Amino acid sequence: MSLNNQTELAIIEAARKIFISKGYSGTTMEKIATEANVSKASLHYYYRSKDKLFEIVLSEVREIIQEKLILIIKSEDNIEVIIKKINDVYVETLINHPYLPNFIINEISSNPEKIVKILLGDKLSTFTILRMMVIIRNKTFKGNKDVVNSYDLILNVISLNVFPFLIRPIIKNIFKIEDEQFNSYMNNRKSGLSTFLFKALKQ
Amino acid sequence: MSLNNQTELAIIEAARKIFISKGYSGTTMEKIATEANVSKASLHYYYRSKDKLFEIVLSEVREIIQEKLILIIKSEDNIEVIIKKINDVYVETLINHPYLPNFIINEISSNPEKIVKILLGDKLSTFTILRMMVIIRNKTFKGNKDVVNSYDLILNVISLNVFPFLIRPIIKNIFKIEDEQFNSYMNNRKSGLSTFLFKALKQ
DNA sequence: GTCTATAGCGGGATAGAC
DNA sequence: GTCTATCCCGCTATAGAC
Repeated sequence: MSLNNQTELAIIEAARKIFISKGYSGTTMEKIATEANVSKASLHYYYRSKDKLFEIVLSEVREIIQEKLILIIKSEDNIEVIIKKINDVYVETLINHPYLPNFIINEISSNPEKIVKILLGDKLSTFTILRMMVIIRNKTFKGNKDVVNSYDLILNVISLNVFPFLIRPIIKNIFKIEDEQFNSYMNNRKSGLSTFLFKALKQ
Repeated sequence: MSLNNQTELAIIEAARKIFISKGYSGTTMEKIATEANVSKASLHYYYRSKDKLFEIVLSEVREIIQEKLILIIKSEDNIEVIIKKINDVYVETLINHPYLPNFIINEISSNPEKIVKILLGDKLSTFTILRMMVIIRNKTFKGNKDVVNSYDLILNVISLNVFPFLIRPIIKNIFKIEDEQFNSYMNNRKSGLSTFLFKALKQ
């Protein structure tokens, strides 16, 4: 068995697509096989079990998010620019991967220990890095040290960016809009969100 | 068949408990039957199908949330007091019903049309009421009309309150804390959150 | 009304031919 | 390597005794 052959790749691509849109229990080996144009037996041949396949997909997801955030954090920008960039990256990533947040939240609640371990990784986690960075940045941002602590700040930024995508069907229903308009709304919201956050940070 | 007899109630209570903690697909009729101390056949006798049972539980959930929010909105308080009360109600409700947010988000993503219809109801929805109220309140709140519009304000308040509960396993892992400490953290966060929101609202 | 037994099906996994 | 056929379990739902 050679690594990265056509069949292997087709299976992973199909698995990614279906796991992320349907969740673990909504996904069947049959559906993945059909999507990849192979038989169910091939799935087991290459990846042994549904669980194993799922773990690979979930790890990929972690990498997508981790890479983008680390890029921002490594920059030498001040806290305001960093927040603005985080808003941009979240909205962009979530518009391109609309099912990601629901996928992660669903899996977190159905199997917390396993999912948290895969998402946060064994080494230095995305969240730990983010946290450390904001502590450092905070020191150079005048007067806000006692107003919002850095843990809360990160939690607030992520909450404000991710939650609307989680309840997208509700938002679409209330405003009677479609996906395209929802995406525009989220894009337009970015600048207001940055302003909102900056003001909250000021003494 | 008389309404509200013992068996009927036991089944609904068991169904509520298991559906909310395990989600639709994580729940089996067997588990509900065991929890209620009756046979599977009785479940079907009273409620015909798993789907029917689920719809009843979901409608109950909507009522819990709706009641609390309407109470707040009906009051004559100004926008700052209303926001403070909403923060209080959300944190209190979510501490008492820890699985509620995950349950709703899970079901939204697995069957959006159906869930949104049940959650928002056929008549005047919770969200519509909230929205209208904030529009009115905004008019009496000096100078913030162009800063944050009322839709965004509501979305922000709900995001900031609900999202941390959704990622509780991650937060617990990062801070190495247990449920009790998580609840304290969310309780302590309330006042900071109100301050955060007020400042963002000021011109 | 409540139970036991079972029908019927969908899904993960494997055996074995090619 | 890839397929078809099949095993076997778990689940919803129903039949029928009491």
